[in-house]
Amino acid sequence: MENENGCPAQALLKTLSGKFKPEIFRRALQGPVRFSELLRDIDGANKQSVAVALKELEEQGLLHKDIITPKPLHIEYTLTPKGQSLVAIFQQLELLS
Amino acid sequence: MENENGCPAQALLKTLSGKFKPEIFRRALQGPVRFSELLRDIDGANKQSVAVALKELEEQGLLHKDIITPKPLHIEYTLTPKGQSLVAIFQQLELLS
DNA sequence: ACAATTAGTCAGAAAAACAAGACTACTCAG
DNA sequence: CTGAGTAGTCTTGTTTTTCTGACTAATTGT
Repeated sequence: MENENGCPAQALLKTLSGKFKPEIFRRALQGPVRFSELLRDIDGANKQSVAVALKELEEQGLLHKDIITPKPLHIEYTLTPKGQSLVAIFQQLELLS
Repeated sequence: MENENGCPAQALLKTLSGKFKPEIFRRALQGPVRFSELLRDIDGANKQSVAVALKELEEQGLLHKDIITPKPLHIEYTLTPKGQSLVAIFQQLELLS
């Protein structure tokens, strides 16, 4: 349970590890994402995994949870500044692959 | 078993997923790495995982396996050009974390 | 010749990640 | 007040990943 590894990138890599986090992150680039929408739109997604992925992305400071009060009350997850700073790096990764 | 997801970075993310690949990759930046050395030096490492990680990094074209013949015959894994092209990206990741 | 080192493979067990379905709780439209 | 939608949690089971220990096989040191 101790996490003492000397690789700083590993933490970041870990934040986007897992089956759905990269996909959720990518969708968040294009605007706020919502739980039920992700569940419907991502092929093979299930409640548990999406819920955990969202919670972790939030804990890692990449997404921010907004409770939208007016009209039809719902919850939106939007990219934080930290999340946005990752975008440029991912664009480079995409060029490389 | 079909892999048809619209996230190009996900493939790269996957190549460095797993418990030891990022750490092995990072060590390879500083010079050739060897199986038994990784096993000794990486905390918590086990034969199987290190062997699989090396094999996959090699298959993905990030590391190259060299059989060093003279003196004490052994095997070295060195970064390929493709592997080196990832370095710049990782340096940015490290700044971010 | 014998033991150690290097570089693995293989089978099985243990741990972690993922998935399915039932259930909760609140809101909103009719 | 009823039904549908959103946003989950909880429990259980399956699948994937990781770990352990035994084994192989070639080379090198004494």
